[in-house]
This record gives sequence, C-alpha cells and structure tokens, in this order.
Amino acid sequence: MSGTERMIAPNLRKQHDRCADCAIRHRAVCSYCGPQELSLLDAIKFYRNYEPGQEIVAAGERTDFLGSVVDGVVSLSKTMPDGRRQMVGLMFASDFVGRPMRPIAPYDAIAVTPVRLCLFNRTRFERLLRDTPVLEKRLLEMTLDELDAARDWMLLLGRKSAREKIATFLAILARRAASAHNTHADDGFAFDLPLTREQMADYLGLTIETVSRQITALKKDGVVEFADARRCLVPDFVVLLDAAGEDADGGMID
Amino acid sequence: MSGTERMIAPNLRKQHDRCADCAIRHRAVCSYCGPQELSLLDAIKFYRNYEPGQEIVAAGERTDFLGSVVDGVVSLSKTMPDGRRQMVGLMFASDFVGRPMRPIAPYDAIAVTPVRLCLFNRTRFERLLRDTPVLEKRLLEMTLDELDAARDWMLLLGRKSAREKIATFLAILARRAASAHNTHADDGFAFDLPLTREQMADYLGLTIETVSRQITALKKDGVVEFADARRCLVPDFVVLLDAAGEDADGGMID
DNA sequence: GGATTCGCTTGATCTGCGTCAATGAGAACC
DNA sequence: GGTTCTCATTGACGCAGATCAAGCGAATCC
Repeated sequence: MSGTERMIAPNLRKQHDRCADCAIRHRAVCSYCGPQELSLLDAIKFYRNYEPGQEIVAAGERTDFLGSVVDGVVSLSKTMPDGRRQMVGLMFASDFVGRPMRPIAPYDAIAVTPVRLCLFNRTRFERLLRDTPVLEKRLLEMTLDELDAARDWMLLLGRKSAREKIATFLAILARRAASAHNTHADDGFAFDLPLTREQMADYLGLTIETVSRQITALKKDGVVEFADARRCLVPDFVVLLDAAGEDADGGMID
Repeated sequence: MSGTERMIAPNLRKQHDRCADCAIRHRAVCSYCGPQELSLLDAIKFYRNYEPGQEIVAAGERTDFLGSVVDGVVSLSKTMPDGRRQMVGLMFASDFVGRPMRPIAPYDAIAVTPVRLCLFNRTRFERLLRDTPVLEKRLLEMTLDELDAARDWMLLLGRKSAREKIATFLAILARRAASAHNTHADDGFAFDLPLTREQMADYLGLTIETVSRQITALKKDGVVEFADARRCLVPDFVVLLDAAGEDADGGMID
C-alpha cells in the first residue's frame, strides 16, 4: 500500500536501455513487446517498495494498480473466518501481480522479503492491453503457467506426506537458485530460504512444528544440510527429488 | 480420443442460429464474439462424444484439438508414480478444455458422465486467436477464473477438515444446480451427484471411506438428505455453507 | 546487564483420517 | 435363480500430523 518511490539502480540501468525491470524481461509480461509497446509501458509505470511483512493488498480490497515483481518475494494467501490460513502462491522476480479486468483482489498479497514492484495504473494498463494483442497473449501464457503451478500444488496439498511436501518445496527453491546462477550444480549447491517456518507451514498446509520436525528428519537422513535455519544446501538433487515423491527424469535441472 | 461425430440436436438448433454450443454461449469462449468471429469458429469446429470413464487425453500426451464442453462433466487429474491421484479440476458445460500454445497436456482429462465436446483444430484455433483479440481476451478471463477456482481449492485441500471438504463440494454443486434451474430455492432443492465416491475422494484429497463416513454424518446432522447415493437434497443452504466453514454472506446464491 | 521478543526446535499426548476388512445393495449376465 | 461385479457403507485399529507445552539461541530494547 504505502511504499517509497526510488531511483532506478544504476547497475540495472546499465544492462538494458529501457527500464529497470527489463533485467527480468525475458520472463515478464513485456517479453513479447517491441520498442513501441515498451515505451508505452514505460510511460505509465512507476515503482514501489515494500518491507518484509508489509501488506500489498488485502483480500476483498479494490486495487488500482498491477504490475511485475522486480525484486523480492510476494506471498498470496487466503484466510478463513476462524483464522486458518493457506498460501496459494509465491511470486518471484518477473511474476505478474494483479489481474486485469478483476479489480477486487481475491486474496492477501504480502511482501515476504523486501520487495520492489514495477506498477501500472489499472485503467491505463487495461486500455493498453486492448490495443496490444501481443501483451494480452503474453499475459494469457503467464496465467496458464500459474494455473499449472496451482494445480501442481493441489496435488501436493491433497496427496503428499509432510516429508514430501517439504522436499518438494526445497526442490523448487533449489531449482530456482540453480537456474538463477546458471549453475548445473551436479555436486550440490546452496540457497537461502526466503520464508519463515510459519510461512512454509502456511504454504504447505502444515503446522510450524511439523515443518520443523520434517526438516530435522531430512537433515538426519542426509537429504539436505542447513548452515543455519535459513540457509540450505542440497548435496544431491536427485535424492531430494526422490524424497519429494517425483520421478527424477521429469524434474531435472535444465 | 475415439468418439463419434453426431448430428446437432434439433432442439439446440432451434434456440440459436449458429451452433449447438451457443446454448452455453454467454459463458463460453465465444461469448464476446460477433457474427464474423462466430462464423470463423463455426467453420473449424467439430463435435466428439465420450462415454463415462473414457479418457479424453492422457498426461504427457500431445493434443491436436481444444474446445468447449457442450454437455457432461470432465475431470482433470494428476497421478503420482506410485498411483496416488488428485483431481485438479472439474469442467462443466461451457468450460474450455485444452490450452492454446501448450500442446502437451499436463494432466489426464477423463469423461465423468457422458460428455459432448465442441472441438477446434489446434493450429487453426491458434491462428484464429492471433487475429481475434476479443477471443484471446475472453480466454484470458476464463483462465483467470480457473486460477481463482484452483486457489480456492488449495485452501480446501490444505486447511479444511474432511467434513468441511464434503460440505464445500456439495455447496458448489447445489449452487450450480440452483443457477442452472433459475431456482432461488429458499426452502431446499435437490441435485444429482455426478461423481462416484472414489472420484469425490480424488477431488477432495480424501479416501472413499472417509467420504462415505462424512456424508453419513452430514445426513445424521440434518445438513443434507440423500434419496439414494447419488441424489442429494439440501434443506437449508446456509446450514450447508456453515458446515463448509464459510461465512454465509459471501456464498449466497444470487 | 537483564528483560523481552521472535523464530525455531523438541518432547508428550491426542485425534482425525487412513488402512484393512467385512458386509450390503443393485445391476448385468449366464 | 444364482453368480459376479461395481459401488457404497460400516467397523476395528493404527499412525501421521495436530495440539499443547517447554526450552533455546539471537536480536532488540531498556
């Protein structure tokens, strides 16, 4: 909600000629855009920063902006009347937050880490969308990908054991970290857990205690190592995938 | 996969001047289409029928067609290597099956009831999509709605009790039945369960036995009545919503 | 330095749901 | 009519994960 506008970091400026979030452009909404559409997007964009724990939008609230995650992690979650909470999505850099033609947010969006968003005014963005089929097409593709991810998560929530849930989540983070660093990491690599145990529990449909216990168990079994509670090292990715209940073939790091 | 082409039913013909699935048009892909786009869609469409239990596509398989459900219920499900299965979606009349620009199906699609699909050749449909922004826009909206539904289901799978899961599912079917018959049904109404207990279990992340037991419990508590195993009657929708763990306000039949 | 807080871990116990097994009720077939 | 098959129900039992409770290290604050 409230966030401070900040100058574009010089090191991001250097990499591309247009806008700061172009560092993530190949996966973002604008990835099919030509110079003309990009300049139109540029004209209406602005940036906003959020602190960890800060609410970006609340469920049921009207949102007048939407845009891309430039940096940090955003959680989407639903809460039942009695307080039970389920995280329904985690958004990383280049992911699109907010839904065109749907001004009412159906879930809470909260900054998990320090977050920087590249935002567009809703009505302007929707107008641009009408005139820019290539942008709409990209948005459709991203939404389809999110739908796939959501359905994968349904399998996890409905059918996987606590151990498998944890292992799956760690495998996803490991894969992300590997592709971000262009590491093939045949002999193990490390990454930071952006979430607290409580946030993991909300994401995985478990309690804090179960999360903690299962992580301990995975450590004891040598599947993962932890430098501290937030720093994870995976010695053998295939072993982790196996613990996640997935066939190793389908889940290789590419 | 294998299905028989059939003539368009005369009674559907009568209602509209274009195509049989126009009976469901106001909610389907083509709902924003003008006469010109409709005739283009008409030119490339064909129909296919499936028997209950029949596989429409298997996970990992290439699909050369996509389209709308005209009649019947289709399940989308994922299966783990060891056989655990989770249904990730139920498609009813007017829902769109198959994903443009994604020729490999990520899950099994199976006919739950007798199903009739209105299909389009993939490449032709995608070409049409490129030239018809209004169609693309509609598809984006439908995908956003599906994403919402998937995320609602994540809350159910991750945080709801067996009793709440059953009640939620029955409430969804009850609401569907009510809107289909234009019933407000302040004093109860009945509907048919399209799924077997096993399919319900796969949808809700439970076992057959638990589904059966919880239905028995809901009957004993007077929340629902069953004429037989497949025919359900809801005396008071608000009571059912309460059992589903939802606030009655948000879930009223409109 | 002491007190408080926060995030995490660990232990003890409880319970909701899964597992295993038996039975019943229709429907289809010989 | 009897057999077989499928689908649903019910009971007995066990276990994975929730709940309740305590303790621990590291910040933060006074």
